[in-house]
Amino acid sequence: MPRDKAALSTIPATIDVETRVHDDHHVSLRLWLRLLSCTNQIESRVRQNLQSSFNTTLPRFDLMAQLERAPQGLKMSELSQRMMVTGGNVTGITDVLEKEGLVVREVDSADRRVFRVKLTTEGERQFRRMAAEHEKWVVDLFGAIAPKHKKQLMDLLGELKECLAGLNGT
Amino acid sequence: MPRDKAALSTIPATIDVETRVHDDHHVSLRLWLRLLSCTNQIESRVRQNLQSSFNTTLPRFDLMAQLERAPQGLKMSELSQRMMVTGGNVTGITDVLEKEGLVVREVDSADRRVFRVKLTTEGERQFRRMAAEHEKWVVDLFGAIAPKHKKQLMDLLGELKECLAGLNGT
DNA sequence: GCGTGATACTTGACATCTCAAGTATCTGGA
DNA sequence: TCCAGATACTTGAGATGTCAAGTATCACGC
Repeated sequence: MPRDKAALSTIPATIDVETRVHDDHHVSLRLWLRLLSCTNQIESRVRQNLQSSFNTTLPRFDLMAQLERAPQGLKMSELSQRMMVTGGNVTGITDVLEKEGLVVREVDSADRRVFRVKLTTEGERQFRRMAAEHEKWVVDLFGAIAPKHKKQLMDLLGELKECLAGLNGT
Repeated sequence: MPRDKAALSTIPATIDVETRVHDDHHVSLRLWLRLLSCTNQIESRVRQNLQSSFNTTLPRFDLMAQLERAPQGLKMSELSQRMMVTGGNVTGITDVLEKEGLVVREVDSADRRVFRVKLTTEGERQFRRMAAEHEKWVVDLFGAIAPKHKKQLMDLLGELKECLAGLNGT
């Protein structure tokens, strides 16, 4: 993969989404845009690394990661929930991975509507190789943050997550 | 827009991406996945609201938001930077908005390679209507977070953003 | 048994998005 | 002047993503 050429169409991250905000805007809006900005930057880097190092994509990696944690396999609907994408999307990604021999759909004898998706041996092998690199990238990206600050971030984001979940039933 | 039917294909957010992590995984990895989880949830809600309330999409709203802050107009490349997407993408979204009469491409007399994209009067009118609602949604989503915690989050995310920017030149 | 509704998954239309190649224009020297 | 490299934008292929409708199966009450 030609990294030099790719860099030409890559997004320069000098000025970003957050510049849209004026100081007089609401704190929540500023916070949201900053959150989005951070996530986008990290996600973009991880995606580029997956592409250049393993010629794969984030959603494919994500699906395999979910399966790696579930040796008994996962239903399509469970994958959909965990990946936070719609079912139709999971169908497409699973199709590709199945065609590449990295996952299999096994029919559930108890309920013939259900597929249990599992990693193949080859899929497992490939995922482990990728996961090790992936963790390194992420550790590097957060490397300059003090451990104490990481914990604070974890806690605050945990609180946010709780709030968001709480708004679900309403 | 039939909200009831739409809900059927909507993502149930009970178990999410973060469940992939075991306790023995690296703190940075857990932090990253939690960050991603929060952002995805908020983004998903905002997108759904934009769709059901204004029949528009997040990227369209984002492009207009950038323009609203720049009355003199923005070059395609500037839009690309600020929206953190590639140039080809901006071309497509601008095409649609131009066709709908919400933005215009004006040729730059000083450099004929450049387009200055501006909001039309109608575009400005529509955006203001959407922006007011949008801010309400975001304020509601963060409503249950204490102001003090919001400030802490802002600061910590600011630190993270600095770190990420610092890794750019390397 | 037999419908009726719920559930699991797939499909197709459409909108983003990236990447890399293509076109047009500008800029700075030989 | 003229051309080689940079810059601005567009294009086209391919991957993701949503939504809503379609198909198959299950579950439950009659």
